[in-house]
Amino acid sequence: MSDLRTVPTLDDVARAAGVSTATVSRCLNSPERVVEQTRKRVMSAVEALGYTPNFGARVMAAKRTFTIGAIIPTMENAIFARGLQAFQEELHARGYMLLVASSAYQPKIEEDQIRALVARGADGLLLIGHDRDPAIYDYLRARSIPVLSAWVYFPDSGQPTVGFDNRQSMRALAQQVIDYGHRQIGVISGITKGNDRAAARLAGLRDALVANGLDPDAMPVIETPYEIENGAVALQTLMQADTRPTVVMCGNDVLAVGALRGARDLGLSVPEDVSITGFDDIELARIVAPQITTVHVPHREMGRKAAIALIDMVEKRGTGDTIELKSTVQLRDSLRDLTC
Amino acid sequence: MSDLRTVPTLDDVARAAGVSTATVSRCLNSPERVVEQTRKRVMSAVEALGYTPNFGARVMAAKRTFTIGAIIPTMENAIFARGLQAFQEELHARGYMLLVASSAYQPKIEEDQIRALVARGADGLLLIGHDRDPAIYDYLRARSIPVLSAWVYFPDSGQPTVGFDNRQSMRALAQQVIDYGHRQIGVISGITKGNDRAAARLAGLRDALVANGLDPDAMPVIETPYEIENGAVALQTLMQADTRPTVVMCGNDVLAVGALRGARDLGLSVPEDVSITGFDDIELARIVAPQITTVHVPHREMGRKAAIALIDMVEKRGTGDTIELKSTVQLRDSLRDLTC
DNA sequence: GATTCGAATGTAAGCGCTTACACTAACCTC
DNA sequence: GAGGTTAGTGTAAGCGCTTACATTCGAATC
Repeated sequence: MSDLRTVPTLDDVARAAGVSTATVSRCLNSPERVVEQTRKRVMSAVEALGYTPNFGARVMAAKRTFTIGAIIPTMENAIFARGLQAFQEELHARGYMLLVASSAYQPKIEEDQIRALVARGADGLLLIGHDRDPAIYDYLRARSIPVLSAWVYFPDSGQPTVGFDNRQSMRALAQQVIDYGHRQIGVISGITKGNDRAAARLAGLRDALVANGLDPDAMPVIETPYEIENGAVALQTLMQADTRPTVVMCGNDVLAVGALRGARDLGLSVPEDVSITGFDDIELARIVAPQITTVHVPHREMGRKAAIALIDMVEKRGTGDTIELKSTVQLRDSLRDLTC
Repeated sequence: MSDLRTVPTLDDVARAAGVSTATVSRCLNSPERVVEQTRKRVMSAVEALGYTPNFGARVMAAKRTFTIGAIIPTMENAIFARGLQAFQEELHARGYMLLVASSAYQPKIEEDQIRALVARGADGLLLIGHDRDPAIYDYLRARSIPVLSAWVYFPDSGQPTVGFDNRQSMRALAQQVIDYGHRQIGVISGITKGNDRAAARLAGLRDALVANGLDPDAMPVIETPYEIENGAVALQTLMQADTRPTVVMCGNDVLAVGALRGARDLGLSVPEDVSITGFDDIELARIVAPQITTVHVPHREMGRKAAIALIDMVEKRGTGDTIELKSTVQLRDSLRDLTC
């Protein structure tokens, strides 16, 4: 067992079972087309030799791999973890395998990863967000690789998306904040360049201000990568301004948790001295004290639906419709109601 | 650009450039063997046609993919995130690509993933932990796929490992706990079946008790999957016993954070009413209040060294030595010194 | 100027698999 | 029982690439 010198091929199995390679292939891929007796013989040869199909060859000949690729911006924090896990579970249940790569929020790397995944035979791709170089969409179309953009809802994009409306969601949260009497709003946003979700959230925030007769240009905004530490630093910067914000709204929960720590380091208490809000409702938001007011996103549902939709596209059952999921404002202790 | 009907092949490029396929192939793989003038001609044909090599074919013919596969038990929490990120960064810097799959802590799924990754042409594999069916190691050996086991240090295993000694590390932490005067120790462990790290940590805990003349069998142990919620539930169970533990030691930080919340829900304050310890020192451990006493693990260093070692193995430079990293006890507020 | 040599390129044989098509029996149908 | 089906299997043509080996040709050598 432990000194196999060489890997068995279809040919070896065929020879061992006394049939043609075609029959072996059929046994593996469409067993119902082979009579039971033959199949048994073949299968025991497969077993005996410890045969496993060579994937490269298979891909080349059949052009199907039952592999789905996903490229997420980061693995470092949990933003995508839950959704991706659900995505993977659903894929697994349907006989597909998931391959993940991460792009570190860099479009160039993402492109590399897309090509790499396609080259490795991915039948379909899950990408996060929607904005990217049109050339990459052409590339995928030329190869008939279905792509689904998740974490965004963007019905008119021409690309299927599954997710929620980042802009509306943030607007709703901001409306709540304003209804609570906050007028001095500070913002810690993710980097908006090359990140349509971050940009949409920021835009939603501005929408809310405008709708309430506030001046969006007067609002201090710090853009910084999604890392806890950055949130802490940014909060301290915001609190050093002449007119201190009464609330700091963050582009996601990671930044919000950082902001919370930043406040604590400054000796400020939340929400008494300053309120903080997040976005995503990842586990972190409920672990810290005070728990963070945020926008709840149905991560698992999104992952599951993405898997179903993408497989439909791959198997040519679906045309790749856009699916909208509903997010909800999740009120918790980190946001103070100033009207009380 | 957007209506390419078909994907260009090597042949197309060769025809366009007026050279043979061999020359095109050489341009791509060992440019120094082609004279400059020809190379330029070929390259502009490549550019013009938007050619990208077909991976399946390449794998089949060359048997090299510059792809490394990694299988981690879970993506849901951050235990492996940081290390994996560093692993990926190092791979990327050296021209390799990372493909990740997750096994949900199930050996059967892990085996599937291993086969899938190998089939997809992975040049090498990073696995977490060391214990698994010997047949799978045979399978990999037969295909000459180097494997590196990470997150463990296990010099006599015959397999290269890069990581730290889970048993010793936990023993050191437990020693500290005992030195602080704790005698009633409750334990929330990960599931030890099929998880050598969890088992080793628990064993290390027992070692410390024995070394200090305490009875390890008297120690209440709850095994539960690594999820925050489970930590909370387990803590409540432990605190309902007749003799309440003065400290609850957890198999990792995720459980510890859960335990912390469980304590809070019970109206207990940490560390006054009960101390809590974790393991791994993920970001979470410093975010919660009180911050958690834990075992610090050099995640990024581990990821980076794993990448270097694995590439060495793939490129036949290294024999796959075992690399030990040092963990350190990280004292924080969640552990109370009873001797003061 | 004939010979040698080596660098640049071409030729063609696989790599391991799938599948269209061809073939062979066995079984119906009238 | 001739002709027509049909189910089961075999034959062989690729899939797109790499690379050992063959060929060519200009420069160097004597």
